[in-house]
Amino acid sequence: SVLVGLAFKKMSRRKRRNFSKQASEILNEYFYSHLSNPYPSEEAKEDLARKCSITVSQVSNWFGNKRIRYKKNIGKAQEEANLYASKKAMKGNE
Amino acid sequence: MEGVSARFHPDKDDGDDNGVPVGSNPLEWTGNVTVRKKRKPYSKFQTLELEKEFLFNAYVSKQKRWELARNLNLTERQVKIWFQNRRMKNKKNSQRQAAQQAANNSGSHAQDHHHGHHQKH
DNA sequence: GTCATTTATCATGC
DNA sequence: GCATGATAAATGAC
Repeated sequence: SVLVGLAFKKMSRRKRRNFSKQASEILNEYFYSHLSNPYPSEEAKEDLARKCSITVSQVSNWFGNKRIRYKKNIGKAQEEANLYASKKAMKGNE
Repeated sequence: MEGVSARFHPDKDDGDDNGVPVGSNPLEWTGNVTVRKKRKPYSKFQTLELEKEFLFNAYVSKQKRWELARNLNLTERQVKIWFQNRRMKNKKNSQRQAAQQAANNSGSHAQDHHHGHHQKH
């Protein structure tokens, strides 16, 4: 019944700012600790977004880019990143 | 030829579980390449004509779809998908605006930003 | 139909 | 000069 988004269209300027260092850290930790299934649920996305101070869309973008770019590198420095986060991912064990 | 069948479901295993018990598959999600057409950006003309039609109505009829496809050298499938993606884009933009306005109202307010971006067609 | 996603391309940061 | 975030085509699930 009501329409709103239909009178503007001049916003397409694609500006981009890098995420904070710790935000990338949080995202990478989640990614590598869920390497077997790096598909966070909507709830998990909201949680990550909150912790990283970004939007859920940005979280989705990050995981989308991360997945495709990880695939293209299997067998590279990615293994090293794997080790790095695998340890940190270890929940309070031992 | 898009009849190539393939499927994948990222398994909605949410929460925080991930142990993936028993001899699970390491990187199962990496191996699932559906043969798809290479993404090809549309020309300025094609995009403009599509957007023009989108202003009239976000949903295009079969007839219109056929006409657009013919005039723009696109398949009906491409036209259909273009409108779908465009609706999603519109929705996303609407949500973004709402979110920003909400942030301005209940947020710490003050200061109005000037974008001052001039545009020339 | 919507909608998460894959993939390539784009625009920017540094 | 690539790394990185956002967007544009294209697919598939539902």
